[in-house]
Formats: sequence, C-alpha cells, structure tokens
Amino acid sequence: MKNKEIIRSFRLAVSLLELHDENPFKIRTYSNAVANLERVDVPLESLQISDLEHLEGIGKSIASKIFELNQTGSFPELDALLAATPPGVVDMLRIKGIGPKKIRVIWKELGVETAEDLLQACENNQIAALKGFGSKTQETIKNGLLYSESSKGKVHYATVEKYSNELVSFLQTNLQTNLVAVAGEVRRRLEIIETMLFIAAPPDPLQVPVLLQQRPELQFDEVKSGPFVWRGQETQTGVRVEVKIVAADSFYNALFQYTGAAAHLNSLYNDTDCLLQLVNQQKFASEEEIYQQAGLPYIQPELREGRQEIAWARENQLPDLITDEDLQGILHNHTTYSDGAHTLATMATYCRDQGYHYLGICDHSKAAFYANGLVEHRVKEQHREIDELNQKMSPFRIFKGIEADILADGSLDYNDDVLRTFDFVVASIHSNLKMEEKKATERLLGAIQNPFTTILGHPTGRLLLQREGYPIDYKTVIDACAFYKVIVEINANPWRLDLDWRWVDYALSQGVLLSINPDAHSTGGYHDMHYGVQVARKGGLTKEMTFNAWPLEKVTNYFEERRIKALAEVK
DNA sequence: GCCGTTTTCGGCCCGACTGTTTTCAGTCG
Repeated sequence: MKNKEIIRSFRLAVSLLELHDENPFKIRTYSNAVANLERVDVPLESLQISDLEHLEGIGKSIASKIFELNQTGSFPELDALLAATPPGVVDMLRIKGIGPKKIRVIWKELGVETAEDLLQACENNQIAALKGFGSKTQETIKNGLLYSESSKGKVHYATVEKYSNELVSFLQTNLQTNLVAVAGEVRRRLEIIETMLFIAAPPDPLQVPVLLQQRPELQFDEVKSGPFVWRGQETQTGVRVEVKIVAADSFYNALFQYTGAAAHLNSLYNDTDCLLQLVNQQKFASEEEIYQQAGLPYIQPELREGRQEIAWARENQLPDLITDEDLQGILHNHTTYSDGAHTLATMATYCRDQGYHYLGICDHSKAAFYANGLVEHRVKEQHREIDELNQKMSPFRIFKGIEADILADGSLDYNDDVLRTFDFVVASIHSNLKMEEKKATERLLGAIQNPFTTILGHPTGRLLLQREGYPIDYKTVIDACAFYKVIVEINANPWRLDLDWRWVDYALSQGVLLSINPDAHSTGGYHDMHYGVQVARKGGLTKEMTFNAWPLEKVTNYFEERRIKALAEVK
C-alpha cells in the first residue's frame, strides 16, 4: 500500500473517531500520527512493525495498524468504525464548512443518512432549527452539497494524463496503427476533465470494443454506445470514456473536430466561414493542413477554446508558448523546516540533479502555526543553512524565500526587519477563506502594496473539485500587481492551478510577469510544474513572461533590485 | 493512543473567525 493510501485511511479514522465522539486525546494522537506519516519519505510498506514504532508519534498500536493495512488493506478498528456509520454519513464528511461534530448532530437528531436527505433537510429548514445551527450553517451545507454534486464524475487533469497516454499506446500497438489519439478536454489540457475522448481509425472497427473489453478498469455502457462509438467509464476515477471510431481518411478531420471547443470550431476564420464548415467540406491529411486551408498558422490544441486564438492567428500574433524545458528554476517550495517532507539539503540536491539552476525555499511563516511556520529565530537558522549549502553547491543557487501569510488586514505576518532578510517573498492567504469579494480583494491589495512582496501566491485559494476560491476582483488585483511590479504565481499543484489560466492573457496585457510554482512539499512535488506549464500554455504564456524561465543571473538581479527598492521605501 | 518521565501514570500544540450564542463550540489552515 502506498504511503498516501495509508495516510488516507488514518485520516478517515480520525474523522470517524470524531464523528463517534471518541476520546479527544486518542483522536489527537491519530491526527498527530497522520502529520508525522506525511513526513516519512520511505515506503511504509517496506518497514517492519519494530521500525514503524520508532517513527515519531507512532506507538505499538498504530504501528501494528499500519502493518495490517499493508497486509489486508484495512484494520479492525477502521472496519468497526465504518460498520457503525452509514455510508452516506461517511460521504458527508467531505462537505466543506461542517465537521464531524455537526454531522453527528444532524445524523443523530434528524436521522439524516444520505446526501439527498441532507439536502431535503436544508430545503425544509430542519437544519437551521437544530441547536447550535442557524440559517448560515444551513446555507453552507447546501452550497457544499451542490458543489460536491457538481464535482461528481469530474477529475483533475493530472489524474488522467498518464492513463490517457497509456490507453492510446495500448490501442496503437494492438490495432497496429498510429491513427489513435487523445482529443477533447484532455488534449486541450483543461484543468478539470469530465470525459476522456479518443479518436481511433482501426483497420476494422470491430476490433476496438474487443480490445477495450480486455481492460479490467473500463466499464462498457452498451446503451450509450454504437457501432462507431464506444462509451463507458474508467472505474477507478469514475470519469467517462469515449472512443470515436472513424475511417483512416477521416482521422484528422475527426481529431480536429473533437479537440476544439465549440466556440473555436464556430469561429470565423475569414469574414464568412467558420472552421467547422471548412472541416466538413473536405478530408485533410493533417491538422496543419486544415489551418493552412483557412489561411491561418497552426493553433496549438490547448489554445482552441474560442477566446482570442483566431484573432491572434489572423494577425500572426500567436504566442510562442512556454514549455517544460524552458523552466530554469523552481520557486516556492517547502522543507521540513515547516510542513515539507524533505530536508532543505534533499530538496536542493534533487532540484539541481533535475537540471535546474536555482531553487526558492518558501516555508510557511509564523502565523501558519498548524504548518509549523517559522518563528524569527528559525528563519535565521534556515538562512545559515542556505548560506552553507550555497557555498557547497555553487553555481547552483538557493534563494531565501518565505511564504508569508497575508493576515486579515492585508499585512504580512513579519515586520520589515525580518522581511528584509529574504531574497524574495511569496505572499499568500491561508486563513479566513470565507470572504466577500470586496474584503478578499482589499486584503490582496494590502499585500501587493507591501514593498517586500515579490510574488502573489495562489491568488484565490481554490481547491479544484473541493472548494471554490474566495471571490476576487481579478482586474483590480492584476492591475495592482502591474503597478507595484508584483509577479503573480500560477500555482502548479493540480488541485490549485491558481491563477486561473483564463486570466493569464489579461495579466500579460498589463505587463505582469507570471511564475509557475509547484508549491512542493516534497521532491516529488517539483514534477507538478508540468501541470502549471499546461495551464499556462492555455493562457498563452510565453517563455519571456515566465519569471522562472529566466536564467539565474537575471533572476538574481531582479530580486536584488526589488529588495533595494523596498529597503529605500521603508526607511 | 503516545510520550516521557518527577519512568507505568498524567498530560497532551495554536489562533482567528464564524455563527451561534449571550459566553462558546466548531471549523479551518
């Protein structure tokens, strides 16, 4: 069992223990164990019970539970807790804004055991009438339910990327043709995927369902399928799968038609004709040929959303999109100083060995107590270690950064004397996420105006498919970043991808630089940068405007100049 | 349930906010 799955099981156990009103100290122990397990960087399944017991926060009891999880996929106490809880109540734990205590009340007092009943209870005002509840809590629950309902069957792009490539290879190999490709949302690199769509031109259409039947993870939906379309579901993720079967000479027409969003296909490429009409008129031997026929340069799939790519193409102004290989360094990363899994030295070495030239360490600041945020003397300690490593690892460079919490009033949680010791500062909101647009925007503006703020971190705090970000006035925030020369982060974590790519072109139009930051909490986290690049490309981001695609020297100078300017301002 | 002893019991991480209260419990990060 992977560490992540083990941790997930214990997290569930924590919630269930809370739900069943168990001893709070026992709950705290489990919860501590989760926090400690997150920092373990060896596979837990490789450890014996005696090794497990030596881990911090893990005693005899939890050690044997971890061991049993590995053997059987569960442990008796978890099974017992699950058996004592209706599945619908377990699902309710996912709703943001209410926790186990409130769920317990709803379950016990009202006998609500499913999401449907819960929604009904909200509609009937039964929730608001409960002791300790009110109309706002009821509204929160209702919104949470509707949000999770709307998230059903949807997954993050990162969840399907590898799988969809594998399925293409599988079909190509077994159909003995190269004419199989990913289309649709996945090819356009949308951050959320509802359907994995494939186009295949097999020698014999009947081969496709036969082959797909060999895949145990795929469930066939006979009713929705036809002779030239296979529809079903990938059962691990619940995401829909669709394979369109076409003749070889229609392959590129189909690929084109099922890649672009409707708005792209319906766009006029001259004064009278749209791309869809064009592609219905004749057969093409490549997508390049289609655009050529339309008198346009080739448009990358991720841009085909029907926004302004046609206008760009018509003026020959298509951006030269950023690539994974363009990135020179990795900014905004955590270490064991705060809530990361790997030490500073490990994070630095791995970064260098991946071929990058610089690393920005941005552990949590002191207000983030829950994440072991750095109080002032630990900042100094970290800076000493960075100095030492920089000596050893030169010309590779570690920048002293911090992810400073933006407090409720828009100020940062260190004073200027501390802020001045960093090479750069990523300012992010982590607390009080429930805000009106005006308050959230003003809070961000406060941070943007701080002369020490270098980068604005995950601007909306959203967690895709889990919670919406706080609402912000994007234009005002981006305009302020332009005015105060603050770089905007594209947080590359597949759950965040925040700044949303739909605002990248506006930021660029205002001259705002963007930085693709993984927010890595382990060395593996660096690889999330790939997802950041994907959405950045959708937004039209170029190498020139990607801050961490700049070479080391240029980045060093930028930080230095900004710091000097900040020091002059606060004097 | 874990830990660290004043070493087999007793104590056990925060701070802010919200929504509900009318002094505080629940939730979040």
